[in-house]
Amino acid sequence: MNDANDNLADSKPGRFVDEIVLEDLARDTFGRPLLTRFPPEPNGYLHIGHAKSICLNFGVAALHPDGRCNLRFDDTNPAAEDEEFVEAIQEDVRWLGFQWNGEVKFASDYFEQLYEWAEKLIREGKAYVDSQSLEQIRENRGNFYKPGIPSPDRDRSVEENLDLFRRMRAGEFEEGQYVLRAKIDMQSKDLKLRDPVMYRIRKVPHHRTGDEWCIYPMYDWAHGQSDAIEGITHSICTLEFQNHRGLYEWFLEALGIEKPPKQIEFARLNLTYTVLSKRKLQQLVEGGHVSGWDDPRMPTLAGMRRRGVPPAAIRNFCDRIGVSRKDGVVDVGLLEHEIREELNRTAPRRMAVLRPLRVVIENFPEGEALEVEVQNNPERPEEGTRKLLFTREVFIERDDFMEVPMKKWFRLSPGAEVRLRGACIIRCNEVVKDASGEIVELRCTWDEQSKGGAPADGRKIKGTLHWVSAAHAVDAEVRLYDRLFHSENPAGEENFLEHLNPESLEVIEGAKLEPSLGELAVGEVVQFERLGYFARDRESTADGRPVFNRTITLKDSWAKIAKSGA
RNA sequence: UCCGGGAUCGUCUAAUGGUAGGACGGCGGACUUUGGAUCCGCUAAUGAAGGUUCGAGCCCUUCUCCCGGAACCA
Repeated sequence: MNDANDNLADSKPGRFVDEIVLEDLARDTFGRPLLTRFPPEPNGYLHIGHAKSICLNFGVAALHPDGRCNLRFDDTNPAAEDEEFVEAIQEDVRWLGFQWNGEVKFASDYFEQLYEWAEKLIREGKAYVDSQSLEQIRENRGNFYKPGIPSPDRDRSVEENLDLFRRMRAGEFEEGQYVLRAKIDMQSKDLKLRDPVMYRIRKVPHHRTGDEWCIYPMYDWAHGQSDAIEGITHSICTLEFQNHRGLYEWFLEALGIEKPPKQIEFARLNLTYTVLSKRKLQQLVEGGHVSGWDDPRMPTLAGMRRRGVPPAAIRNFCDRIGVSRKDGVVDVGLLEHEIREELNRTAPRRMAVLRPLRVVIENFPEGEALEVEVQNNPERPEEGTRKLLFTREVFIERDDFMEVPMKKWFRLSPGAEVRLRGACIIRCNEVVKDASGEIVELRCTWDEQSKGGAPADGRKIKGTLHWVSAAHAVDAEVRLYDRLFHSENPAGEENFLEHLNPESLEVIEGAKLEPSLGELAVGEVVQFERLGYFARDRESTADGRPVFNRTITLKDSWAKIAKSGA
């Protein structure tokens, strides 16, 4: 290090948005405090892609003392939206660790103001009621290479427009009969400026305004104006809205809004082995490919929460990937890394055997128990220790025994010695099989001088296994989750559903847990030593067994050795 | 053929005219009562061609490739 700044500039990726904000604040572009907003449409559950936007919007605001971020529901399409999502979204934002400015906002709160502004534009000759059909409007809009053709209604009088628009609101017309359009420029190279639709008639009750309205504003008409009403300074959205910026600015200008909000676009998140489009996620749910929006395999915040992913891991991930205008695909391994990193710091260690193999310690007295003390988290000694009972019969992982060991195999095999974590050293003397040749039990002896796991003579014991006392074990169901897709880019496949990973869920019925896990609270995450991180699920099986979801495995360097050796 | 964006290690991202750096991954090693963690090392990039400059990833020109745009969705 030849420069202390090297450490400061360090590893945190930049956010170009921060620089824009800094500049605007320096020259007081807006004459009001920094205000961003997170504007979900309440028509689905939030996912990891939304988390990027949330972290950005709230994060930018948090960088400045007067900075705030609103939560505003963009609820302008009653046909798609539902109260169910309004609740869920708020819960997800809070869970992620953010607090919005004041009350929750709704675009529907501004319907009246929007309506008045629309009349104002009509009076100024900047909007008109069009009676063309949807098809005609589309046809007359032209295309990338062909200019549009003005609607026959384009020069309707202000009086007639006002009358028609008021009657639209009053419900005198059928859906599709009329729309209100902004009168801009049918020749514009920016197709969004070819007289965009502002209002359509929809005789559908709205989740908040009920039957009060039968005309609803389009996104472009509602969004920028909602920003203006709230005093938003920086309206941060994803790249696909770049094409809307001209229109966003046109409306604000036409209304004479002073110091209008500034729209800034960034690249939305894409993740390998993951789909993030609302429609595809919905297909997964409705097609029964997952158990619901909060299935632990879903990239939804609800799913990740249930899986055991800590919110801090998601926040750190969002910091890590940075924010730019370049669309790319983030390796899901980076998310997994952040999850492991966070959980390694915070998750208490426990022992659990997924696929039990009975081990009988022949020289250990029947009916007796040896009390051993193990650390709750070697990473954080301050979290103390707990007591475990070691007995004559214990379970170890079937995967930890190999009758004919491979090279570099440090675990148990006939004649070999291993340590049972925190307890003692055992040697395998005999393999007991059933009639079909399957191994049913191991007969072992223990080294009485190795209580706690340390050999009295200091000999090296390379393998350490986790174990559970057979007499004290709690039975559990454990759900092992893996990536939902085996295609790196499922969204890019002809039919993404054909690329579902058939092994994304494996249910283990007969897992054996150390006793303390029987009482773990729902949602708590622990490390099953040597296996991975597991969260207690809200579902329990009929017989009252606890259910655990695997959040993520530990890194498994043995898997690599075994693979290369094979 | 139009308009708007974007191109830096395999991936994400810094460097804002002055030594192309970090993270993830991969590879190798040390250590280890989790084959975990930790630590160390290595690997690997400026889309192309010209130009300006003492000096270009950065500025200019041309080209190439990628993404978005022709909803009464957001």
